[in-house]
Amino acid sequence: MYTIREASTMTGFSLDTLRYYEKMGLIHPTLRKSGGVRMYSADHVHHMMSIKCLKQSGLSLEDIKEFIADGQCFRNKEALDDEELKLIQSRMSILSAQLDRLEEQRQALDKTISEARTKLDYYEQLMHS
Amino acid sequence: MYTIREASTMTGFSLDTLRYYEKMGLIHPTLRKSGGVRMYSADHVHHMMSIKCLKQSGLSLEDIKEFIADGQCFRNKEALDDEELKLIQSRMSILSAQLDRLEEQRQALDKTISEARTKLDYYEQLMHS
DNA sequence: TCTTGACTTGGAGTCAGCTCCAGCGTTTAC
DNA sequence: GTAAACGCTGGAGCTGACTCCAAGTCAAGA
Repeated sequence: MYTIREASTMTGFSLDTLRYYEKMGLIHPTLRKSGGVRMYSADHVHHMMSIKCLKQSGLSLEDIKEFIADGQCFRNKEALDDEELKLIQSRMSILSAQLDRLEEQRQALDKTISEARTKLDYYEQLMHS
Repeated sequence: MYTIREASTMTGFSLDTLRYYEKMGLIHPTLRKSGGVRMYSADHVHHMMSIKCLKQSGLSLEDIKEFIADGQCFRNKEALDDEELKLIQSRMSILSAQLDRLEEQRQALDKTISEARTKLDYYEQLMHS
């Protein structure tokens, strides 16, 4: 188990940011020591790392919340009832919309990276001429 | 030549955003009609499209400003004086720092995309079982 | 027991990036 | 000649994502 400070140094998020993410519903520290002190498990830290990755790929906190909102559900089921079917369909449409946006973003990013390389090459050549 | 409204519909930026980008130093409409009305050339619109792409790849306006701050310089020069050398070196270090960040971001993005696909596949399977 | 240090909360402040608005100036159509 | 449509400016307001702060709780050490 880790304190918020340890989690902070492990993940690179500030103390305030971790508490903020909790308030926003991205992280749920289950245990509290006396005095209400938060304790995080290794799983929590792992989860934070995922959030870090999602953030770095440019998703908003709202998007991240949607993205990670399905850890538990529907495992080992034989049949699905109407409720579950609707839930899955809604999750799928959210996810595929996100996927579309991410792929567009990837195209833009690739273009930007190759442009940056071109510029750098140009300067490189200029220096050694 | 295009009015700001035409440029807006062509690029998808709002009127206010285009004016804001001008104030921030990202766009420089050279001509003004009487009454101070902005006129944009095809080149301007093209430039806006570049900005759009840079934005979509996740750069901040400040980053974009740095990224595009070299359209003109140092073409067809045989020798470079000290001033120019320093300028080029500073541009190179900015660009390569940006490139590093962009490549990190690309890795994160790839990971996120493949995770999204995995999730979608999982739901897909669930539906057809 | 008292102090020190790490943690808590709620709320205010900050910054980027817009977005909206009031009040004004042109141009165009009737 | 006047009303509608479009544009201008300066400044206020808004959202997202933090960041900072004051006042309080708790545990451990001198």
